[in-house]
Amino acid sequence: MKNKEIQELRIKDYFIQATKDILKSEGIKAISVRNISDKAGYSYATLYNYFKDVNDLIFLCVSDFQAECLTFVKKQTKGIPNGREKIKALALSYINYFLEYPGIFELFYISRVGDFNNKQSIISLIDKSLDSVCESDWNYCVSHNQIEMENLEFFKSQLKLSTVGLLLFYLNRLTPPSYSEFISHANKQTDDLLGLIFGKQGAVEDNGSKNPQVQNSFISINIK
Amino acid sequence: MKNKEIQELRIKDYFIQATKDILKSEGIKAISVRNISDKAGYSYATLYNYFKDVNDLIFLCVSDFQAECLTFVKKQTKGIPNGREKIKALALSYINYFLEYPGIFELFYISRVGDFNNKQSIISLIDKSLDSVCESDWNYCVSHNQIEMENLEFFKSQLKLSTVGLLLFYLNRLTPPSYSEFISHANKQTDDLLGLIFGKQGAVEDNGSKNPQVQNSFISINIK
DNA sequence: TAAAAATATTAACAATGTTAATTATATTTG
DNA sequence: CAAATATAATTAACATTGTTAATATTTTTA
Repeated sequence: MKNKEIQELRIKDYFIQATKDILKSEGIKAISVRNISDKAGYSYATLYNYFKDVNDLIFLCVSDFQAECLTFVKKQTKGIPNGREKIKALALSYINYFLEYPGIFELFYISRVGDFNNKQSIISLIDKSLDSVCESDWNYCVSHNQIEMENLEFFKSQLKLSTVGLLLFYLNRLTPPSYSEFISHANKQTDDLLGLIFGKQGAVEDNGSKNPQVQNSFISINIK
Repeated sequence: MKNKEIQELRIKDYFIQATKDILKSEGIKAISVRNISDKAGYSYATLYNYFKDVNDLIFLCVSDFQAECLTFVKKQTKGIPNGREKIKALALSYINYFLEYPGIFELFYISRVGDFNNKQSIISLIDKSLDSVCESDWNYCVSHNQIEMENLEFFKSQLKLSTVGLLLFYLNRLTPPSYSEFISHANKQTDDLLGLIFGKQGAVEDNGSKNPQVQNSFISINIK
């Protein structure tokens, strides 16, 4: 009975891959049972032999995307020294990831996908998404006495709300109305927040070229 | 030709009222052309004689709700002295409004409703929604030298991102997973943020009863 | 190879937004 | 007031959606 399981997992994966492809390229609006099944090479009803419904399937993509996001961000911020600058770079790079794949932002934060009854682990993954990206650097800052341990949870939460909020307003409401305005706003907002958090100690001047790597990374990405 | 216009406006309003009713009671998921038209007392196709499409109609509700929200918040925070405490109360009451009407939060911040081509004024209204609620108190704080003018835009933006972010995670992802946890988190997060913004000057102790009016207002509202 | 089990597909349903064709109503004109 | 016209409202129809039930096909087992 081992072959059965392997084959079943393989077929499930065809559907998952198809779903991921559509989410990354066209977003949730393009997701449909027939569309997914077409790409997977099966008839539409076959999907129901492997998944409870389409929401089930969609949620299975989250952990893959989170892993991909982590890789993306680590690569883009490689070489930046630990601490405040690194955290800023990580947050901005995190934003970059979702600018490149707005459909994944929808999946993580926007889409109301069925009921969340037995999806608690996925919900939790999403909630900790940015934290897990920044974790080691927050710890670095605490152990180097740059921030106080007792404030850590508040700081993490605030950075999360700010980062996701920025994306929400831009991707969902086109505020600010242009890409360049958004980039500049996200930069300033994140920098100012970290300035507040780190109490100006170790602050860098606001001359717009303080973080060339991340600045560049922003420029190198174009969204439609 | 004046009667024509009056009558047309009246009928349009039947549809708008029906749409508002559904949004407030059942949320966007319950919105449909046939549902709206039923409630308005017309056949489904009649809607298209008065509105380009259903998105057009939905967007027309935004300004009404914003006005209602403002009234709600002002009433709930009446008597709280100007300044930091008032701003906290306003933000928490703003949260209260959307806890009571999750469908309106969806409309304001979540729903991707058609293209935003000629909807710029509504987008802008949404963007300034919380600012307009807090405007006079921010000004009060600046004129009383509690915060610096040059930081004002950053502070406003941060409070907006934090407040909307809190609602997004709770209403959309059930994080934190219970109402009471959310209330306590929203309270602490908002208070801590304002602590950071106001640089601890005029801070109140974190004993959980510092703001009885707003605390009460939270308790008095129950969401399903 | 034939019967049984597992898997995949087509047919069908109800609900959706939207348009075209048709009917009912109101308004203008003789 | 009656006939012609313009306006408004409704029904019919279509394409698309998620999902289930009824079939058809393939694979496994005896």
